[in-house]
Amino acid sequence: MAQDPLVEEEIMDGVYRALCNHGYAELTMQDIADECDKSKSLLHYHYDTKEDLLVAFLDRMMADYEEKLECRSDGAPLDRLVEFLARFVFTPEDTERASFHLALLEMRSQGPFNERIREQLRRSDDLLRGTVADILADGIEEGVFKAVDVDGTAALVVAMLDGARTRQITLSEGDVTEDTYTRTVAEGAIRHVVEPLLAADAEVPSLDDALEAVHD
Amino acid sequence: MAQDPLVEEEIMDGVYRALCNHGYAELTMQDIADECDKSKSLLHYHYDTKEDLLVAFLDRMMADYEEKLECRSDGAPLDRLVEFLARFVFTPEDTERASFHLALLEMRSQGPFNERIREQLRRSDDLLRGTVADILADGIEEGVFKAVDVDGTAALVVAMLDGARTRQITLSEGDVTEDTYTRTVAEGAIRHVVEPLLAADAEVPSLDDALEAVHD
Amino acid sequence: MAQDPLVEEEIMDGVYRALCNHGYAELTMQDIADECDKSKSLLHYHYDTKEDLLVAFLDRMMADYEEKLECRSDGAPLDRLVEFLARFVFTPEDTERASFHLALLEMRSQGPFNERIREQLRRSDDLLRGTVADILADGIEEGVFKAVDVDGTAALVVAMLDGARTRQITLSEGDVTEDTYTRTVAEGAIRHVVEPLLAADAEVPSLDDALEAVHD
Amino acid sequence: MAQDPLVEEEIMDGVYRALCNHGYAELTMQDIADECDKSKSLLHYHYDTKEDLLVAFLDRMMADYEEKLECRSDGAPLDRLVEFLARFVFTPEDTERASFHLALLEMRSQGPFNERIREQLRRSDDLLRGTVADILADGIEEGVFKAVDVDGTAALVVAMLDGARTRQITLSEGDVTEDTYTRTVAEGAIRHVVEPLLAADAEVPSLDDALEAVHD
DNA sequence: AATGAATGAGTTTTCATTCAT
DNA sequence: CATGAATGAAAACTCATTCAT
Repeated sequence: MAQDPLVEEEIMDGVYRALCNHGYAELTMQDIADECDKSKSLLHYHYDTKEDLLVAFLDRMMADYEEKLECRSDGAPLDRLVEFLARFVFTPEDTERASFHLALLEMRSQGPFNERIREQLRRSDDLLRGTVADILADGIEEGVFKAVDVDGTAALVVAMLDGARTRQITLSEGDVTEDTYTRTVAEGAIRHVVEPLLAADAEVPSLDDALEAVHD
Repeated sequence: MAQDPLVEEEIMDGVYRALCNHGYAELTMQDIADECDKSKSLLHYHYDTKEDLLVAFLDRMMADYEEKLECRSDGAPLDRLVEFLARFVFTPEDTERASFHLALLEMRSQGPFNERIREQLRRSDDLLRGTVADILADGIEEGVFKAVDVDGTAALVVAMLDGARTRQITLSEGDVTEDTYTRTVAEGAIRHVVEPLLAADAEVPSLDDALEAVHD
Repeated sequence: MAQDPLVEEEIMDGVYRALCNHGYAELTMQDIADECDKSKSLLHYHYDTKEDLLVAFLDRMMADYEEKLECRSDGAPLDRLVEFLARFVFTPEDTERASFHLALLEMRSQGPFNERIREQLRRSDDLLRGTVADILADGIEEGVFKAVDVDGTAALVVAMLDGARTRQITLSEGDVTEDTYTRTVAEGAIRHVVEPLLAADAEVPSLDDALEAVHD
Repeated sequence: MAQDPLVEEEIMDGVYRALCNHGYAELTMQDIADECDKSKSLLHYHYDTKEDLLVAFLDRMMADYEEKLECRSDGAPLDRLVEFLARFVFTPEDTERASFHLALLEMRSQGPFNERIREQLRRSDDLLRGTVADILADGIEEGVFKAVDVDGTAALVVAMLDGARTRQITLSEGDVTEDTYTRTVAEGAIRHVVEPLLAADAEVPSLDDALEAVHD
C-alpha cells in the first residue's frame, strides 16, 4: 500500500516494536505511531484501516521468513532437521523474540474471525510443515532416513515445537527464557522422532551446536 | 464472589457462552450480561471488575477440569494414556468446544501481562503434565512401560497435543472439525511415543475406541 | 422519618462519620451504610432519597447546635463574646471537627441549588448572627459595651470567623490544625472589634482561657 | 496543554460557563463540551483527564487575576485598600460572578483531597493576603497608616471579605445580589479596620465610588 | 507525504433506587 | 425492621477513523 519503500519500512518496524511492547490485544494505532515517530494520520494515509496495516505486517513477516528458510535449504537433511528444531528453542538472548511470538500468538487467535489473517496463518503453516516434509523426503531419498509418513511426521514435529513455544511463552512472567519448555521438547523430538528415523547408526548433531549455528 | 450459587452458575454459563460467541478480545461486559440475561450492573455487583469475573471463571474451569480428571484415574495405564490423547482430538461434534478453546487461547496469551491469569495457566499446565507423568510412572511401575524420562516425555506429549489443537483451531474457519490436525498428531503420538514405550508386545488400544469413550 | 429513635441515632452517626471520612461530594449511600453497619436498603426504608437523609442530618445538626448555644446564654457579655470567638478556633485536637466542617462547607455550597438545604443554612446563619447580636445588645444594655450597630457588627464578626475557618480548612492538607488562620483572626477580632467596643477600661478575657473553657 | 491558543480559549470559556451553569459538583465533561460546542473527545484530546482540565482552568484563572491585580498596584494606599474591599461586594449586575464564585467555593472544598487544587488555592490566598499586606506596608511607609501588624491585619481583612462572600452566595436563592452580606461587611471593615488605621484625620473614600471604579 | 484537530461509537464502572423476601 | 439481589441512567475515558490544511 505504501509507495515510498523507506516509509513503509519505518512503519513496519514501528508495528513490530509496538507489538513487542504492547501485545496485540492492547495495540492501538497511537502506539504504532509513537513507535515509528509518525502521526496516526500518516498510518491511515498509507493503510486504510488498522486491519489493513496489521495484515500487511503479517504478510511481510511471512515473506521475510520464507526468504530466510529458502537460504538454508542446502546442507545434509539430518543437519537441517536438527537446525529446524533448534530454531524454536528460546535462549537467554531471545526476550524480544519471545515478546514478538506472544503478540503473534494473539494475532493467531484472531484467525477464525478474520479471513485475511487466517490466510497468512495457513501460508505459515504450509511453509513450516512443507519445510520439514522436504527435509524428510530428501533424507529418505538420500537413504539416511527410514521411509516414514512424511506429512504426518512433519505435522507432528511442527505441532510439538509450536506447542512448546506457546506454553513457554504464556506460562512465563518477566523473563521467558528462564523456562525450558522449548529446550526440553526439542530434546524430546530428537529422541522420539529423529533418532528412530535414522537408517544407519548415524550420529545426531548436538542441539547446542545447532543452537549456535541458528542464532546469529 | 457470588453468594447465591444459582446466580453464580448462571453468570459463569453466561461467561462461557459469551466467550464462545465473541472470543476473549472482543468480549464486553454487555456481551456477558446479554448472554445470561442479567444487567451489567449485576455482574459488577457480584464481581468488582471484569478481570475479577474472568479470573473467577478461569478458576472455576480449572476446578471442574481437575474434578473430571480425578474421576478417570483408574484403568490400565495404557488405556489411560490413549484416552488422554483422544481427549485432545476434535471430532465433528466439537464445534462449541473449539470456540471455547479458541477463547481460552486468547486468554492464555494474556498470561504474561496478568499474574492472576498466569497463575491459572500454570495450574492447568501442572495438572496436564502431572496427569501424563502419573500415567507413565504407573505404567513403568506395573512393568507395561519401559523406563523413560517421565517428566520430559510428559512435557513432550502435552506440547504436541496443545500445539496440534492450537493449529487446528486457529487455522480453521467456520468449522474447526473439518481439519484433522489433532487427529493426525494423536496418531503420530501413538506411533512415536506410545508404541516405543511398550515393554512387551502389548496391543495399543484403538484411538477411535478411545474417542468414543471420551466424548460422552 | 425514622420511627425507632435508636436506629435513627445510629444512622445519623453513620452520616456524620461518612461525611468526615469521605466528604460530601464523594459521599455514597454505601459509605453511609458501611459506616453504620446497616444496609443501603435500610437507609431507603427510613429516608426515601439520599437528599432526604442529608437534609434530615443537617436539620439535626442545627438542632444540636442551637441547643448547645442556648446552654451558654448566661455569663457576662464580654466573656460570652470571647467564648464565641474561641469556638471557631481549631486546636490540635480538632481534626475530626475540621473534617466535619469541610463536609459541611461542601453541603453549604449546594445551598443555591437546593431549597431545603438553603433553609437550614439560613437557620444557622440567623442563629449565629442572632447570638452575637444578643450578646452585643446585652452588653450595651449593661453599659459594658459602647452603643454600636448591633446587626452590622454581628454580621462582621460572623463573616470573619467563618471566612477564617473556611480558609484554614480548605488550604490545609493532612493536618488542618497546623495552620493558624482561625487563631490569627480570632485575635484580630479581639483587637479590632472587641477592644474598641469596651465602654470602660475593662480587661478582655484571654483567648486561651476561653479556648479551654469551650473545648470540653 | 492545548496548542492552539484559540481552541484553548474556547475550552476555558466553556469550563467557565459550565461551572456557572452547573456548579462544580454536578459538572460533567459533557456539560463542558456542550458549553463550548465541542465533543467530549476533544476535551480529552487536549487534557488527559477531567482533573487536568479543571486544574488548567484554575491555573488560568489565577494567572488572569494576578495580571489584573498588578495593573492596579498604583494609586494611594488608602484608595487601593477601599478598592480592594469594594471588589468583594456583589452588586445587582453580579449574578454571573456569583455563580462562578459558588462553583469556586465547591472546588475549594476539594482542596484537602487534591494537592493540585490546593496548590492553586494557596496561590490565591498568598496573592490576596499579599496584596493587602503590600497596601498596608506602603501606607505605613508613607505615613498615612499607623504601624500595625501587617500580616495579621491582612489575614483578618481577607477572612472577613471571603466569609461575607461565602455567606451571601450560599444563603441566597435565585438572585444572589438581593442579599447585602458583602456590602454590610465591607462597610464594617471600613469602620473597624480602615478608619482606626488612619494616622491623621484623612477622609476615607466612599465605598460607592470605589464600587463604580472597580466594576468596569 | 504528513499532521493536528476533531468526532462518534463504544467500554468499564458507579450509584441511587427498587423489589422480593 | 432489615437485607441481598437487581437495575437504569449516567459518568469518565478510549480509540479507530476522518477532515482540513
